[in-house]
Amino acid sequence: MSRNADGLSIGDVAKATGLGVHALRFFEREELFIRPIPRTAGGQRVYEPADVEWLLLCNRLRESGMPIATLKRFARLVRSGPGNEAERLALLEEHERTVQDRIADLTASLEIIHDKVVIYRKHVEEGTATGLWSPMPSA
Amino acid sequence: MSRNADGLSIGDVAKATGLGVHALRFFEREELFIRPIPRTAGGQRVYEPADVEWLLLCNRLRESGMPIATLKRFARLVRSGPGNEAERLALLEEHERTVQDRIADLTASLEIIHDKVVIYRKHVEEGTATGLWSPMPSA
DNA sequence: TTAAAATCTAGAGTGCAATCTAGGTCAAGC
DNA sequence: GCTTGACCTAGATTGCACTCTAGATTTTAA
Repeated sequence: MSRNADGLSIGDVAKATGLGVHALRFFEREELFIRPIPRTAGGQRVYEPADVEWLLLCNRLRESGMPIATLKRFARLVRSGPGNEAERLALLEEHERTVQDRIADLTASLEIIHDKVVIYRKHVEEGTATGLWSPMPSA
Repeated sequence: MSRNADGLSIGDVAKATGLGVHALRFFEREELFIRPIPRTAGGQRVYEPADVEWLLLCNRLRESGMPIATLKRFARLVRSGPGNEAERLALLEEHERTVQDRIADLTASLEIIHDKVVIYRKHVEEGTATGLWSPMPSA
Protein backbone atom coordinates (compact mmCIF):
# COMPACT_ATOMS: atom_id res chain seq x y z
CA MET A 1 0.00 0.00 0.00
CA SER A 2 1.12 3.58 0.58
CA ARG A 3 0.60 4.25 -3.09
CA ASN A 4 -3.16 4.52 -3.68
CA ALA A 5 -4.55 7.99 -3.29
CA ASP A 6 -6.12 7.83 0.18
CA GLY A 7 -5.34 4.17 0.66
CA LEU A 8 -3.28 3.81 3.83
CA SER A 9 -1.67 0.66 5.16
CA ILE A 10 -1.65 -0.19 8.85
CA GLY A 11 1.98 0.88 8.93
CA ASP A 12 1.15 4.26 7.44
CA VAL A 13 -1.53 4.79 10.03
CA ALA A 14 0.79 3.69 12.80
CA LYS A 15 3.30 6.28 11.69
CA ALA A 16 0.65 8.98 11.34
CA THR A 17 -0.94 8.42 14.74
CA GLY A 18 1.90 7.26 16.94
CA LEU A 19 -0.03 4.09 17.73
CA GLY A 20 1.62 0.74 17.10
CA VAL A 21 0.27 -1.71 14.57
CA HIS A 22 -0.62 -4.02 17.44
CA ALA A 23 -2.61 -1.26 19.05
CA LEU A 24 -4.44 -0.57 15.80
CA ARG A 25 -5.49 -4.20 15.47
CA PHE A 26 -6.48 -4.17 19.13
CA PHE A 27 -8.59 -1.04 18.55
CA GLU A 28 -10.35 -2.79 15.71
CA ARG A 29 -11.09 -5.90 17.79
CA GLU A 30 -12.48 -3.59 20.46
CA GLU A 31 -14.71 -1.83 17.93
CA LEU A 32 -13.13 1.53 18.46
CA PHE A 33 -13.36 2.61 14.84
CA ILE A 34 -16.24 4.57 13.39
CA ARG A 35 -16.61 2.24 10.46
CA PRO A 36 -15.56 -1.28 9.49
CA ILE A 37 -12.07 -1.08 8.06
CA PRO A 38 -12.09 -2.58 4.55
CA ARG A 39 -9.49 -5.06 3.34
CA THR A 40 -7.59 -5.76 0.17
CA ALA A 41 -8.24 -8.97 -1.73
CA GLY A 42 -5.33 -10.38 0.25
CA GLY A 43 -6.89 -9.43 3.58
CA GLN A 44 -4.82 -6.38 4.50
CA ARG A 45 -6.44 -3.38 6.09
CA VAL A 46 -7.01 -0.25 4.00
CA TYR A 47 -7.45 2.94 5.99
CA GLU A 48 -8.42 6.42 4.91
CA PRO A 49 -7.33 9.84 6.18
CA ALA A 50 -10.61 10.15 8.08
CA ASP A 51 -9.61 7.11 10.12
CA VAL A 52 -6.37 8.84 11.02
CA GLU A 53 -8.29 11.95 12.09
CA TRP A 54 -10.53 9.82 14.25
CA LEU A 55 -7.53 8.11 15.83
CA LEU A 56 -5.93 11.46 16.59
CA LEU A 57 -9.08 12.43 18.45
CA CYS A 58 -9.01 9.06 20.19
CA ASN A 59 -5.45 9.78 21.26
CA ARG A 60 -6.56 13.04 22.86
CA LEU A 61 -9.44 11.36 24.62
CA ARG A 62 -7.26 8.48 25.81
CA GLU A 63 -4.43 10.78 26.93
CA SER A 64 -6.92 12.79 28.89
CA GLY A 65 -7.95 9.67 30.74
CA MET A 66 -10.98 8.34 28.91
CA PRO A 67 -11.19 4.57 29.43
CA ILE A 68 -11.44 2.29 26.41
CA ALA A 69 -14.99 1.37 27.43
CA THR A 70 -16.15 4.98 27.17
CA LEU A 71 -14.32 5.52 23.93
CA LYS A 72 -16.10 2.44 22.66
CA ARG A 73 -19.46 3.95 23.57
CA PHE A 74 -18.54 7.16 21.77
CA ALA A 75 -17.35 5.26 18.70
CA ARG A 76 -20.58 3.30 18.64
CA LEU A 77 -22.61 6.52 18.70
CA VAL A 78 -20.64 8.04 15.85
CA ARG A 79 -20.74 4.79 13.92
CA SER A 80 -24.50 4.64 14.10
CA GLY A 81 -24.77 7.98 12.32
CA PRO A 82 -26.80 11.14 12.84
CA GLY A 83 -29.62 11.28 15.35
CA ASN A 84 -27.79 10.73 18.62
CA GLU A 85 -25.94 14.02 18.89
CA ALA A 86 -27.42 14.73 22.31
CA GLU A 87 -25.92 11.51 23.62
CA ARG A 88 -22.55 12.31 22.12
CA LEU A 89 -22.73 15.73 23.70
CA ALA A 90 -23.58 14.29 27.11
CA LEU A 91 -20.66 11.89 26.89
CA LEU A 92 -18.24 14.65 25.92
CA GLU A 93 -19.55 17.00 28.60
CA GLU A 94 -19.09 14.33 31.22
CA HIS A 95 -15.56 13.71 30.05
CA GLU A 96 -14.88 17.42 30.05
CA ARG A 97 -15.91 17.59 33.71
CA THR A 98 -13.73 14.58 34.50
CA VAL A 99 -10.72 16.25 32.92
CA GLN A 100 -11.42 19.52 34.73
CA ASP A 101 -11.57 17.64 38.03
CA ARG A 102 -8.37 15.81 37.26
CA ILE A 103 -6.60 19.08 36.51
CA ALA A 104 -7.87 20.50 39.79
CA ASP A 105 -6.59 17.45 41.71
CA LEU A 106 -3.22 17.64 40.03
CA THR A 107 -2.99 21.33 40.72
CA ALA A 108 -3.70 20.73 44.40
CA SER A 109 -1.06 17.99 44.55
CA LEU A 110 1.37 20.19 42.69
CA GLU A 111 1.06 22.87 45.33
CA ILE A 112 1.90 20.43 48.09
CA ILE A 113 4.80 19.03 46.13
CA HIS A 114 6.05 22.50 45.40
CA ASP A 115 5.94 23.38 49.08
CA LYS A 116 8.14 20.37 49.79
CA VAL A 117 10.50 21.40 47.03
CA VAL A 118 10.81 24.89 48.46
CA ILE A 119 11.56 23.52 51.91
CA TYR A 120 14.18 21.09 50.64
CA ARG A 121 15.72 23.70 48.38
CA LYS A 122 16.16 26.04 51.29
CA HIS A 123 17.75 23.40 53.46
CA VAL A 124 20.03 22.11 50.74
CA GLU A 125 21.14 25.61 49.76
CA GLU A 126 21.88 26.52 53.34
CA GLY A 127 23.60 23.24 53.96
CA THR A 128 21.53 22.92 57.10
CA ALA A 129 19.88 19.62 56.71
CA THR A 130 19.38 19.33 60.41
CA GLY A 131 15.79 19.46 61.52
CA LEU A 132 14.67 17.85 58.31
CA TRP A 133 14.89 14.17 58.69
CA SER A 134 11.75 12.22 58.55
CA PRO A 135 8.37 12.36 56.94
CA MET A 136 6.99 15.06 59.10
CA PRO A 137 6.30 17.85 59.03
CA SER A 138 8.25 18.29 55.84
CA ALA A 139 9.46 15.02 54.45
CA MET B 1 -5.47 -1.68 69.41
CA SER B 2 -7.10 1.72 68.93
CA ARG B 3 -6.69 2.26 72.64
CA ASN B 4 -3.01 2.99 73.24
CA ALA B 5 -2.05 6.60 72.97
CA ASP B 6 -0.46 6.78 69.52
CA GLY B 7 -0.76 3.07 68.89
CA LEU B 8 -2.77 2.60 65.72
CA SER B 9 -3.99 -0.65 64.26
CA ILE B 10 -3.92 -1.35 60.54
CA GLY B 11 -7.66 -0.73 60.49
CA ASP B 12 -7.23 2.66 62.11
CA VAL B 13 -4.64 3.61 59.54
CA ALA B 14 -6.80 2.35 56.72
CA LYS B 15 -9.59 4.58 57.91
CA ALA B 16 -7.30 7.57 58.37
CA THR B 17 -5.64 7.31 54.98
CA GLY B 18 -8.31 5.91 52.73
CA LEU B 19 -6.02 3.03 51.83
CA GLY B 20 -7.26 -0.51 52.32
CA VAL B 21 -5.64 -2.88 54.78
CA HIS B 22 -4.47 -4.96 51.86
CA ALA B 23 -2.82 -1.93 50.33
CA LEU B 24 -1.08 -1.15 53.62
CA ARG B 25 0.38 -4.64 53.80
CA PHE B 26 1.34 -4.35 50.16
CA PHE B 27 3.08 -1.03 50.86
CA GLU B 28 5.03 -2.66 53.64
CA ARG B 29 6.13 -5.58 51.46
CA GLU B 30 7.23 -3.04 48.87
CA GLU B 31 9.25 -1.13 51.46
CA LEU B 32 7.27 2.05 51.05
CA PHE B 33 7.37 3.01 54.71
CA ILE B 34 10.00 5.23 56.23
CA ARG B 35 10.65 2.83 59.09
CA PRO B 36 10.02 -0.81 59.93
CA ILE B 37 6.52 -1.06 61.35
CA PRO B 38 6.71 -2.68 64.80
CA ARG B 39 4.43 -5.50 65.91
CA THR B 40 2.60 -6.52 69.05
CA ALA B 41 3.60 -9.72 70.84
CA GLY B 42 0.89 -11.37 68.78
CA GLY B 43 2.35 -10.12 65.51
CA GLN B 44 -0.06 -7.30 64.67
CA ARG B 45 1.22 -4.07 63.20
CA VAL B 46 1.41 -0.99 65.40
CA TYR B 47 1.47 2.30 63.55
CA GLU B 48 2.02 5.85 64.76
CA PRO B 49 0.54 9.15 63.59
CA ALA B 50 3.76 9.92 61.73
CA ASP B 51 3.13 6.85 59.57
CA VAL B 52 -0.29 8.23 58.72
CA GLU B 53 1.26 11.58 57.78
CA TRP B 54 3.73 9.80 55.55
CA LEU B 55 0.94 7.82 53.91
CA LEU B 56 -1.05 10.99 53.25
CA LEU B 57 1.97 12.39 51.45
CA CYS B 58 2.28 9.10 49.58
CA ASN B 59 -1.33 9.45 48.52
CA ARG B 60 -0.62 12.86 47.05
CA LEU B 61 2.45 11.60 45.24
CA ARG B 62 0.62 8.54 43.93
CA GLU B 63 -2.46 10.52 42.89
CA SER B 64 -0.22 12.89 41.01
CA GLY B 65 1.16 9.99 39.03
CA MET B 66 4.33 8.96 40.83
CA PRO B 67 4.98 5.27 40.18
CA ILE B 68 5.50 2.91 43.09
CA ALA B 69 9.13 2.44 42.03
CA THR B 70 9.86 6.15 42.46
CA LEU B 71 7.98 6.34 45.72
CA LYS B 72 10.11 3.45 46.86
CA ARG B 73 13.28 5.38 46.02
CA PHE B 74 11.98 8.38 47.92
CA ALA B 75 11.02 6.25 50.93
CA ARG B 76 14.46 4.66 50.93
CA LEU B 77 16.10 8.09 50.98
CA VAL B 78 13.96 9.27 53.89
CA ARG B 79 14.46 5.97 55.69
CA SER B 80 18.20 6.26 55.53
CA GLY B 81 18.07 9.55 57.44
CA PRO B 82 19.73 12.95 57.03
CA GLY B 83 22.50 13.52 54.51
CA ASN B 84 20.74 12.88 51.23
CA GLU B 85 18.52 15.94 51.08
CA ALA B 86 19.92 16.96 47.71
CA GLU B 87 18.80 13.63 46.28
CA ARG B 88 15.36 13.96 47.80
CA LEU B 89 15.13 17.45 46.34
CA ALA B 90 16.14 16.26 42.88
CA LEU B 91 13.52 13.52 43.01
CA LEU B 92 10.80 15.94 44.08
CA GLU B 93 11.81 18.53 41.50
CA GLU B 94 11.66 15.93 38.77
CA HIS B 95 8.24 14.86 39.91
CA GLU B 96 7.13 18.47 40.05
CA ARG B 97 8.13 18.91 36.42
CA THR B 98 6.31 15.72 35.50
CA VAL B 99 3.12 16.95 37.13
CA GLN B 100 3.43 20.35 35.47
CA ASP B 101 3.80 18.67 32.10
CA ARG B 102 0.84 16.44 32.78
CA ILE B 103 -1.30 19.45 33.66
CA ALA B 104 -0.21 21.16 30.45
CA ASP B 105 -1.14 18.08 28.40
CA LEU B 106 -4.50 17.79 30.09
CA THR B 107 -5.18 21.46 29.55
CA ALA B 108 -4.40 21.12 25.84
CA SER B 109 -6.70 18.09 25.56
CA LEU B 110 -9.37 19.91 27.51
CA GLU B 111 -9.38 22.72 24.99
CA ILE B 112 -9.93 20.32 22.12
CA ILE B 113 -12.67 18.51 24.01
CA HIS B 114 -14.30 21.78 24.88
CA ASP B 115 -14.30 22.82 21.23
CA LYS B 116 -16.14 19.60 20.41
CA VAL B 117 -18.60 20.24 23.21
CA VAL B 118 -19.32 23.71 21.92
CA ILE B 119 -19.92 22.42 18.42
CA TYR B 120 -22.24 19.64 19.56
CA ARG B 121 -24.06 21.96 21.92
CA LYS B 122 -24.75 24.36 19.11
CA HIS B 123 -26.06 21.64 16.83
CA VAL B 124 -28.17 19.99 19.50
CA GLU B 125 -29.66 23.29 20.63
CA GLU B 126 -30.51 24.25 17.08
CA GLY B 127 -31.85 20.82 16.35
CA THR B 128 -29.79 20.86 13.20
CA ALA B 129 -27.78 17.74 13.49
CA THR B 130 -27.30 17.63 9.77
CA GLY B 131 -23.77 18.22 8.63
CA LEU B 132 -22.41 16.63 11.77
CA TRP B 133 -22.17 12.97 11.24
CA SER B 134 -18.81 11.43 11.29
CA PRO B 135 -15.45 11.89 12.90
CA MET B 136 -14.44 14.81 10.77
CA PRO B 137 -14.02 17.62 11.02
CA SER B 138 -15.98 17.70 14.26
CA ALA B 139 -16.87 14.26 15.52
C1' DT C 1 -15.34 -17.25 78.90
C1' DT C 2 -16.63 -17.24 74.62
C1' DA C 3 -18.29 -15.41 70.32
C1' DA C 4 -17.38 -12.05 66.96
C1' DA C 5 -14.40 -9.01 64.76
C1' DA C 6 -9.94 -7.85 63.31
C1' DT C 7 -5.63 -9.27 61.99
C1' DC C 8 -1.94 -12.45 60.23
C1' DT C 9 0.77 -14.90 55.98
C1' DA C 10 1.69 -16.48 51.39
C1' DG C 11 0.20 -16.55 47.30
C1' DA C 12 -3.38 -16.23 43.67
C1' DG C 13 -6.42 -13.29 41.00
C1' DT C 14 -8.14 -8.86 38.87
C1' DG C 15 -8.50 -5.06 35.53
C1' DC C 16 -6.72 -2.24 32.21
C1' DA C 17 -4.36 -1.51 28.09
C1' DA C 18 -1.64 -2.81 25.51
C1' DT C 19 2.25 -5.65 23.47
C1' DC C 20 4.32 -9.64 21.79
C1' DT C 21 4.70 -14.56 19.77
C1' DA C 22 4.27 -18.09 16.49
C1' DG C 23 3.39 -19.55 12.31
C1' DG C 24 2.20 -18.23 8.48
C1' DT C 25 0.52 -14.96 3.90
C1' DC C 26 0.97 -10.90 0.91
C1' DA C 27 3.17 -7.31 -1.77
C1' DA C 28 7.10 -4.42 -3.66
C1' DG C 29 11.29 -3.77 -5.75
C1' DC C 30 15.29 -5.66 -8.03
C1' DG D 1 10.86 -14.85 -10.17
C1' DC D 2 12.28 -14.16 -5.83
C1' DT D 3 13.76 -12.10 -1.80
C1' DT D 4 12.63 -9.01 1.77
C1' DG D 5 9.73 -6.56 4.42
C1' DA D 6 5.07 -5.68 5.76
C1' DC D 7 1.07 -7.81 7.05
C1' DC D 8 -2.31 -11.53 8.78
C1' DT D 9 -4.74 -14.29 13.02
C1' DA D 10 -5.41 -16.11 17.56
C1' DG D 11 -3.92 -16.29 21.64
C1' DA D 12 -0.33 -15.68 25.37
C1' DT D 13 2.22 -12.42 28.01
C1' DT D 14 3.40 -8.11 30.20
C1' DG D 15 3.32 -4.36 33.69
C1' DC D 16 1.26 -1.88 37.09
C1' DA D 17 -1.04 -1.56 41.28
C1' DC D 18 -3.61 -3.35 43.82
C1' DT D 19 -7.22 -6.74 45.72
C1' DC D 20 -8.74 -10.91 47.28
C1' DT D 21 -8.53 -15.90 49.14
C1' DA D 22 -7.84 -19.38 52.51
C1' DG D 23 -6.95 -20.82 56.64
C1' DA D 24 -4.96 -19.71 60.98
C1' DT D 25 -4.30 -16.52 65.02
C1' DT D 26 -5.19 -12.58 67.97
C1' DT D 27 -7.92 -9.18 70.09
C1' DT D 28 -12.13 -7.10 71.77
C1' DA D 29 -16.51 -6.93 73.74
C1' DA D 30 -20.54 -8.98 75.85
